[in-house]
Order: sequence, then structure tokens, then C-alpha cells
Amino acid sequence: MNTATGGEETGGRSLRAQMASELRERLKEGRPLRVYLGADPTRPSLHIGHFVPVQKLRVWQELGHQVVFLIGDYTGLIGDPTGQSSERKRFTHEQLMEMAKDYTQQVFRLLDPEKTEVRFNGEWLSKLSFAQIIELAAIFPLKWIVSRRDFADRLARGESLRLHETLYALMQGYDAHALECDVQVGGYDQHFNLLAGRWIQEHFGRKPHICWTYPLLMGTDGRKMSKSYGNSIDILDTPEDMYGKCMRISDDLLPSYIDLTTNFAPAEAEALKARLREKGVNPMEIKKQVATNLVTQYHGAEAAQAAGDQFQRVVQDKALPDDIPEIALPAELAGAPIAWVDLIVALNLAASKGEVRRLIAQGGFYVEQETITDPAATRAPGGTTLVRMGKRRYFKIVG
RNA sequence: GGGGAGAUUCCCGAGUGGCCAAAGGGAACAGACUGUAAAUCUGUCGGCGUACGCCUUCGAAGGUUCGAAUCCUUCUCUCCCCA
Repeated sequence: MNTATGGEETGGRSLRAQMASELRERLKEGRPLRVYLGADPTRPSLHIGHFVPVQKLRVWQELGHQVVFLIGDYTGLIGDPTGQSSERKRFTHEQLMEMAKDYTQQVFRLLDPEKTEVRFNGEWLSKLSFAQIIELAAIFPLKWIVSRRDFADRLARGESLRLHETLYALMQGYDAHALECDVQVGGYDQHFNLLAGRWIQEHFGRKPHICWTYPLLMGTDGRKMSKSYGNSIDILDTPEDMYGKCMRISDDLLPSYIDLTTNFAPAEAEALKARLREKGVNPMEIKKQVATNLVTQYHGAEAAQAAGDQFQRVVQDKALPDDIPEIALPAELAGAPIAWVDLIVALNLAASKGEVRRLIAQGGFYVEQETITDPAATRAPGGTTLVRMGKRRYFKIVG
């Protein structure tokens, strides 16, 4: 059964079409729908890739539907095995509750706390009896579980796969049932977990919820978005960083960013994507609109405007940024001329003298906006000196 | 428990006695150009020295050798196959 395999190829057109038609039916009921997103608080800091469903939840919220944000304090005890190539590190309930604080704080950058129902799945999962778990477990043919690509791969490679991991989907599915929701949103990889909710709801004679999933958002360079790749845009980024990182999105990824991260009205989004396909249109202009939209969502229109202005000034017009960090010279370095190479290393602004020399040799070291070409150049003591290393690392050395 | 493969500079990955600070790719950094911090092109990419050079590095510790990432011994860890 195709829909049970849980991989990114699942679902397919027919399922999506079915979900769309079920959603249309449900909307005809004319009441606010309960739309839920669950997340396990197993990561300390989040990026906009994690936030694609959150961003969509906000759209639902703005349309007047009841949005539920579920914190997986119990599912987090297992850790979602979806897409994992090995057993996950497990957290204690205390750790999870601690991380949940940061988590909700970040989520409320987008969602309206007043209008959001926040729940913890420990509320019901902790109360299930063994008999109830048996009943739930009986819903899932083992074949569905072991044919999921992630599990199948691990089994094929002879790697550890433990029973508790196979229960994850059951737990998430039960959440959907307990929350009596109409729609569950999630990443595309969550198909299996979302469908589990439908099976459980159907088992209990309920109308199954609609599964609404979103494709994976790639990092700004086209690889998987990950903090360690340095290609992520993080929820807690400053407006300037967020804007700048948006401008760094590869041109060909722009359409997916428009779809997944902005809250343009559908027609507007389509228009932007159409513009991108036109000849002679500078993608930069559209990228700026995406950046402004994104920063506005997280920081407000004013901050977005300011960030855009700063980008224009600093990057495009190559002017000085607003606040350049000042570095006061420690006593032992002050008072005498010192070679730039030594100074920069002493201040920990570079890992080695060779690195600074290289920068100078390549014409990327500037003092008071003048390129330094002599690797032995020194700085005279006293006063404030503006230093620029490379494209955008500015410092003021004082003392 | 038995058999096999492997651990290389940030990552992947070549390298089986000197030409190896170590191919190639990726990332990163710089410069050029541009339509942006995109794309493209060029360069750099262990440390110290202006420099012929010196020092440290190829899982760990020893050993063989004029000379080892490459050979031997032991150890640690990882993966695969069989039971």
C-alpha cells in the first residue's frame, strides 16, 4: 500500500486530490476548523525550514480557524524516527519540558498566543492503559511499519530498530484523535504519521482529519537546511541577518521560498513566480520582496524596512554598516606600534597569522577603507582605526 | 563467537616506502565581474618565517628503515558478512 510507506514519494496525486476535496467539504460546514500542528521539543533552536507548517498555521489562524499547537512532551520521549538512519538520542521528560519553553517562545513569533490553543500530548498519552495501547496497536499491520523506507533500510542494514520506535506513529495518530481536529499540517515527510491519525480516527468511528503537508524547504544554497551547513535562516535571527540571508538564497530556489515561507496572497505569489520566469527581470528585486515579507512576519514591517535599507547601503552601495563593533585594545597591546598581522591574531579575529597574511595578499584587508598591501604594515598606537576584513567584517580598534 | 573491511588535513575521498603538507570534489575565504551576500570566473585553503627553509599532521602507542600516511606489533573505535 503506497500510502503506508512514509517516504517522500508517498501520497501522490490522488491522495492530495482527495485531501483537497475533503477539505472543501469540511469548509462547507461553515464553522471554524480545528487545525493542528504537533512538534516535539527536541531541538534548541529552530530555522524557517522547521517553521514552514507553523507559518501555514498562522495563515489558518488569520482566516479565523482555531489553531492548536501541540507540544509532544510524550512523543518526544521516543523521538520521531521518520527519516532517521539510526536510533535517536532520547530525552527525559524534564529536558523536554525545558526545551518546550524555548520552543513555544519561538512559535509565538508567528502565531498569536491569544488565539492559539497550546496542548501537551502527555495530557492523554500518559493516561493510556495497556489494554488501550493493544487496541491501538492492532490497527497497524506490521507490514506497513516495516515497509517504511527508514525502517526497512535500517532492518536491511542489520541496524538496531526497537519496538518503541515503531509506536511513534501510533502516538501521533492518537494525538489527532484526542484533539478532535479537522486538519493536521506537517512536513511532507510526516505523511505516515498524519495518516496514522486517520486510521485511528476511523477506527473510533470519527470522520478522519485532513492531512495537509508541505514540501521540504531547502537551505539557501540548495542543500538540506541545517545550522551546521550555515545555510539556514533561523527564527531568532536579527532582522538584518534574516534579510541578508534571504538575499543569499540561490535564484533557482526562490519559487520554493515564495511558496513555503512567505505569506503573500496566492495570486500575488503566483505573480511573483511568473515575474521570475520573465526574461530581463532581475531576480534580486523579487528576492528583496521575499526578504521583506519574511522579516515582516517575524519582526514587523518597520524592522523589515530598516533591514532592507541597511542591505541597500552596506551591500549594494558598499557603505559602512550602522553599528560596527568597537574593540578596545588590552593594555599589553596598546601604546606601541604593532604589526596588523600580530594584532588581528592577538584579538582573536583570525586563527593564524598566515590567514591574515593571505587576506592581505589577496587585497581583502582594509584600514580606513584603504587596501593594505604590505604584510608587514603596522598600526600606530592611539585613536580609533576602522578595519575591514573581506567583504563584510568590520571592526573599530580603539586604543 | 567466527570471518572480512576500515579509521587520511573542516566534510567526502585518493594515496601501499622517498617526487606527500598529502590528488580530486564539497564547504569556507579573497578577488574580479555582475543583476544580490545569486550565478560565473580566478586564486587561496596545517603552523611559523620576507625567504632557499623549519615544525606539526594521515585513529593511539611502539618498532623496522638513511627515509613511513604507506611495512610490522599491540591497542582503541567503526562498519559488513556468517552464526
